[in-house]
Amino acid sequence: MGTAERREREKLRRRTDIIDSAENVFFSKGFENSTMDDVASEAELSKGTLYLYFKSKEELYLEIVHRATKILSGLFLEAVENKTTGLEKTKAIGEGFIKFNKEYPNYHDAFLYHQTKEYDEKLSVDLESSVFGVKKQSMEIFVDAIESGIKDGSIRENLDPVKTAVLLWGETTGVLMLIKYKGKLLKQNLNLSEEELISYFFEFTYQALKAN
Amino acid sequence: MGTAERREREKLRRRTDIIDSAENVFFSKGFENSTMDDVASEAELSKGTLYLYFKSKEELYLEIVHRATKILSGLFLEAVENKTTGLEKTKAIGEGFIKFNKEYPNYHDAFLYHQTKEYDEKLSVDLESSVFGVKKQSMEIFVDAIESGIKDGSIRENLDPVKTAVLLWGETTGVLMLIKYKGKLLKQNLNLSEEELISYFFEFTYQALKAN
DNA sequence: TCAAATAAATGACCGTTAGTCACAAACAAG
DNA sequence: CTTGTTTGTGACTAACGGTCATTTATTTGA
Repeated sequence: MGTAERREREKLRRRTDIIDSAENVFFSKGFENSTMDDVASEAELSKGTLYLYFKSKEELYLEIVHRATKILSGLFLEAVENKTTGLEKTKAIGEGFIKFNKEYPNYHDAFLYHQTKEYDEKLSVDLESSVFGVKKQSMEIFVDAIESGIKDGSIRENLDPVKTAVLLWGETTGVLMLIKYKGKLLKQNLNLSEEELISYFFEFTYQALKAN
Repeated sequence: MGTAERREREKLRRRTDIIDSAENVFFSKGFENSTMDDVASEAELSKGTLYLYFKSKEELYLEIVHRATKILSGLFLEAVENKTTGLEKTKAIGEGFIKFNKEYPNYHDAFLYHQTKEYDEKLSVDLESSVFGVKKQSMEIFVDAIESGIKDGSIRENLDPVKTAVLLWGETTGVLMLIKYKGKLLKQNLNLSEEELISYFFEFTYQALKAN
């Protein structure tokens, strides 16, 4: 009798449906401007039901961050494929970041948002650590790329792979945040476009990484 | 008859008092966890009065961001004093950022918070542009330092002063945010301390800037 | 087939809080 | 002292995240 299994599947399906609905609502109105009633009506459920599946609005958002993080991790994996030198891999990871920004702007926003959140013990520990796990995976891809670059001589040998990966992670996030939140001001006041700044960032960092 | 002038002074004084009270409350409980009633009671005024002086809670916070930005700008000015080469000036500005973080952590938090906010047309245009003006000043100090470094030969000549300043601004903010929000995780999982990452950042950037 | 048991869903309700507004107090001017 | 103006008040409103007693749907087993 597969009743229990079917119910389990349906429960999971409903969970996914709710996350999908939340995504639609949050992405179109923004997290702060969205209400749980909005999400409920999008999901064609009552508000109370949402709380049967998720602890809070924050946690629902964290599910979206989870998806975002998985996408980014996938882009990293894809990026390092078929690259020969470690330096090229590292650069490709940076480009993966940019691709994430361009092709999944909403997920990227969610990702940036989460980047500016302290660990919240009120949220599901499972979910938080799952998100963290995916991030760690991405970081490992990054570290491996740098490590291989040092070994194959394409990256300066006096760099520390872990520190460098963390540093580039922080720098990249910072630059993308600057563009997201202050991009208009940069354009208006300094006549500096997103693309210019990004390519300048790449060039600058490339020079700092490469051997010789 | 100096009545009008006196009233003007008193009004300004009250404004300042309210910002001071808001600062105390926000810094001790955090912006999100503070209520306007908290601020009112700290200022020994009714809530309604707060709204005579400020449009919203956000705007009150922006006043604190304004203070923060002025402090940072002052630190930048102080930093470049008595430095000979442009490269040294640039490094000193970076150290000014760190000093800001260490000696004015609350203001630094306010500053970072504002960094992740889009321009909000609901807030006072005057205040927003005033904050922006101070930021622009800081940026100019930064640009000047790099420019002078290129001229005196301490910084690579093929760098663009404006782009470099913007880039370093974004990178530094990103790294400091990473430390603020994910510092514990870095320590726990990678055994990487704040200080290590910061000094690594400095070294990495120094190498990327310096001539030769 | 049906009644009891269990699970899922509901929406009225609660507490909190940013922001408002009709009224009151304080003060200045004539 | 009266009138007009500025400043201050706090009860009130609207909005929203979250809860819970109750209802509805589904499963079970006799």
